[in-house]
Amino acid sequence: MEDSFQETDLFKGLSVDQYSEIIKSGYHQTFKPRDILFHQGDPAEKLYMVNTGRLKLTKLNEKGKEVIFRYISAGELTAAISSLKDWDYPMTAESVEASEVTSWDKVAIFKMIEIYPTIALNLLNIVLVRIDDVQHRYLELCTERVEQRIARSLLRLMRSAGKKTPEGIRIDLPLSRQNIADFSGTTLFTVSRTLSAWIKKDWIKSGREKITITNPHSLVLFSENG
Amino acid sequence: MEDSFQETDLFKGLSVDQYSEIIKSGYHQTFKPRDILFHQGDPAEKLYMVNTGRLKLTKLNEKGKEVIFRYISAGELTAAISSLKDWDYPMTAESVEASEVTSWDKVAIFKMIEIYPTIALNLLNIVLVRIDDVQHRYLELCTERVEQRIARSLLRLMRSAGKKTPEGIRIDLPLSRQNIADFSGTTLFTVSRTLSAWIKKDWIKSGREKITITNPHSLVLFSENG
DNA sequence: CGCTCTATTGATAAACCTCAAATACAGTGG
DNA sequence: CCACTGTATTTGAGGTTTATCAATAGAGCG
Repeated sequence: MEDSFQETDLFKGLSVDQYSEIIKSGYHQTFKPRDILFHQGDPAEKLYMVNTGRLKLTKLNEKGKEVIFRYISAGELTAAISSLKDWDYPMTAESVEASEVTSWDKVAIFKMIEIYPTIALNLLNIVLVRIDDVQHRYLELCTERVEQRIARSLLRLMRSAGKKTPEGIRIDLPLSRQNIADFSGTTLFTVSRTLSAWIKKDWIKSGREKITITNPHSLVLFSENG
Repeated sequence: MEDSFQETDLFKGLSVDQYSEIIKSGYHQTFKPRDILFHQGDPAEKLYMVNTGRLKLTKLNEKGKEVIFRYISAGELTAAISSLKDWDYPMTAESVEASEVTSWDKVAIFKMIEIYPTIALNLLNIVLVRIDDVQHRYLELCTERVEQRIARSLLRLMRSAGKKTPEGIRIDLPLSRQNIADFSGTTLFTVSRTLSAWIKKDWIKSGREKITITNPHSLVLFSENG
């Protein structure tokens, strides 16, 4: 489990021993693809950290339309916000592949912070980075056209879940056209058309729920200039 | 200055004396309408709190299109994020009316927190509420049509800057069609057309840069159901 | 092989933006 | 008080973008 240590921000500044101790104190669970960790609207109980695998964080509007906020992987947190404040979960967290997760309840977190105050600062940092990210996305959604946003989405996913392959960088999670649409604020039809065009241009390759970016450079250029 | 005490979250839990002490230790400035407190991209130096007046917080994209994130008024903070982290300001803050502002630099804030640790928690709370707000807005932008978003914008502004008048609730800041557009993710023309329709329906009244909501109930219904 | 879920593609329509032109308004200085 | 100037606003026409709907094809699984 120590191999995810480097990727973890929450416990930055702690020794490996202290880290192991904390991890051991958490509650461990495994999830299969499509398992739900928690539902938007449920009373928040715990803060989760991903050890292996990936989670999809989504929000539904009143009419049931889904928006994907983030995909998170090893070392990343979710429900940090709500678990500390006794709020309801503002989102749904769903496992998209076999995942191992460690969680702590509010009491445990406050105890941790008391012993290692640096954790509170790390937590603040994490939240600050996240707010900056959402604000960026909000700006993009306001000012950019669909195709540009799709490009940005693919690049974002590439950075957070990209695996090098001989053909290019593969996005290493099951990703349907619908998922990309929900992540970009558009429809699956528009995504399908757009990706078809990019396949013709040899920017990407794609099979069912799989995307490989074969020409990241072109995609970056396009994402920045339309 | 004590009259803004009730509205302030950052210093919640402190006595009036402690609060006065802290306010006194800050750096005080006044701004005229259209004055810029700080620019997006400048290195962040201070955390600002509004005493009187209002600020407009905006972000520009690369092509110069402006998006308004929030209008803030007495007791509210800005640059909390960046000032603590030595980041650049991620937004521009502009005074929209005569405003009095208190600010503290990073050193002062950390000193404050050391003396009154509750401030750190309050700060975390403020950031958490804000992230929740941005995420809500993001969801709305993804899933709702323009007119609905305009309705939500007016209601949001009504809640944060509404003044009761015999005619209805007036939004108490200079607010052009362009401003509403930048706040709703649309264009001034669409805003103008939409407001014209609502004026005909007697939901609102409007003069140059002034809006009064005469029928909040209809507007709320519309904002929720389209 | 049949079933289910995903993806493609075309036709159509709706939503919204862009541009142009005219009008209304507030403030300023004579 | 009035004309002048610079914005803000309105409205229409026309075009672009994107969503919607329908039909078909493809992929994976038991």
